[in-house]
Amino acid sequence: MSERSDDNREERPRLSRERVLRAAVAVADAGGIDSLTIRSLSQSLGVKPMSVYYYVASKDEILDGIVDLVFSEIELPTAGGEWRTEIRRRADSARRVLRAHPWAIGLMESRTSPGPATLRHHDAVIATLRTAGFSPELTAHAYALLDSYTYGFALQEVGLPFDGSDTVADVAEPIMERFSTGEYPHLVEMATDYYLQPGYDFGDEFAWGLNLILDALTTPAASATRHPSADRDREGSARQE
Amino acid sequence: MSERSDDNREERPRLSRERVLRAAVAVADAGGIDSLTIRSLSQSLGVKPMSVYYYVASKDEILDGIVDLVFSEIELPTAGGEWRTEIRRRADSARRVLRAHPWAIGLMESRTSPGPATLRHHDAVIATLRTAGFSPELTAHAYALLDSYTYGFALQEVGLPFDGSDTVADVAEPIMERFSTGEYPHLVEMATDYYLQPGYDFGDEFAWGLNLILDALTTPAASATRHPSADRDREGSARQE
DNA sequence: AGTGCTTTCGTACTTTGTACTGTACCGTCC
DNA sequence: GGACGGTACAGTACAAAGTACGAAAGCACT
Repeated sequence: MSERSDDNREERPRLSRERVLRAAVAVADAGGIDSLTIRSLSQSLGVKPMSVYYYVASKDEILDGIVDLVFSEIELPTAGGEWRTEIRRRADSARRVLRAHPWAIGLMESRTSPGPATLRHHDAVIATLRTAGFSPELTAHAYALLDSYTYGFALQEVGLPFDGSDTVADVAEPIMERFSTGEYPHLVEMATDYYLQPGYDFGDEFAWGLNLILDALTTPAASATRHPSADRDREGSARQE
Repeated sequence: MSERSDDNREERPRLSRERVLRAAVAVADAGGIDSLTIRSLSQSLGVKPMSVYYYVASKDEILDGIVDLVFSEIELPTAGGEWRTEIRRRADSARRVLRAHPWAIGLMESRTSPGPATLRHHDAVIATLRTAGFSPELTAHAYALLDSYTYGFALQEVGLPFDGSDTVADVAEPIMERFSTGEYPHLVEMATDYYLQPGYDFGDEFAWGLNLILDALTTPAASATRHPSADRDREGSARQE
């Protein structure tokens, strides 16, 4: 896009809303969401601060925009495919994406107006479940459950002090030492006996829980519009695998 | 500089770290986390801005502190009781607390150093599960699952545009109209046929999903250290029982 | 009275978001 | 062809934010 036409002077638009938002994501990825200021953003774009305001109305709009941009990175499930596979694929993708952009989760809380990618995403998941034969009611239940789990897991993951480079041990060890076995005995026991064992990866828990949820959703008890109140332990009937 | 001040000024400590943090929670509850500034906080305490810095080192420390304060509001499960009841109680409590302090979820992402209340909380939950006979492995699985679900649900709940005062319909209706049935057919269908029906309360989904998880955890398949059936599996994971 | 500790306040510096204004270039219409 | 408006940036400026620095005011000892 260099030798377009015209003369020596180049006045092609350097910016665009798209480019502004992508740059904002890059800045946030690199230095955290706090490092994303209008000035740092504009500098990464090679323009002066106020120039970005030609493409976005406010910083809040940038924040809304990058949340939606992150959502657009999540793989959509394909309606019609084997629903467990599709749902698992999108859940895995969501987790991966949210790990790549940890700041996005914190933003989700404050941004209440969903963007187009977010809506498209919801639509695709609903379509997958409905096409697989879920009733509207069960779809609502399942969607709330799956999304809660996925986002919640991501939330916990980014809340962990380490960032994937090392195992839990490297960071947890010094913390654990401080209250050796006095104050939080069970926590310390679990940590030393399990979390801090070599090879443990918290991320692996994701698949375990997701499988449990998917299996439970295929159970007759789930389809049978369970009621939250009265059923405690009348179970054992719910197995088929 | 100025001549003098009041003579009968009593100089007993008006503040304390505790009071500062509680006031910070109150300010955040009232006007959102953005409204919590050193100046607004100090004003609500009746002192000048810099005075609060005698009790906290920085605003970040305040944020860490109020997150832990919120955690301390969550009911602890009692180890030894019927574990489903205890876990349900603490999950319900967590959801209630996080709804009362919606800003806390957004903070959890950025605050990586857990406070004493947070640790005590973890300890109590682990104790409950272990006492109920869960193996360390299953405890880890179950805890990750339950926490992910609980926080994730809360995250979704506070992300909703309405704040509990009204039904979903009031806020979703105008949004839905904009793309009547064109772009997001399944989403619109679900919304009109289900979410927007009178009497629907998203919060009710919480109990449904929680029951499904609790039931699934009592299933033999869960206890039997399930493996991601059709997934890439890690080698060397501890297996016992 | 002097010394030191605790608690609060005043001042000032820096970084932030952004309102207002300016400017260079383009195309369009009379 | 000249006035006009639109486009895409830049410059200046200000208010609000966090907070470093240190003074001041009271108390508790000597």
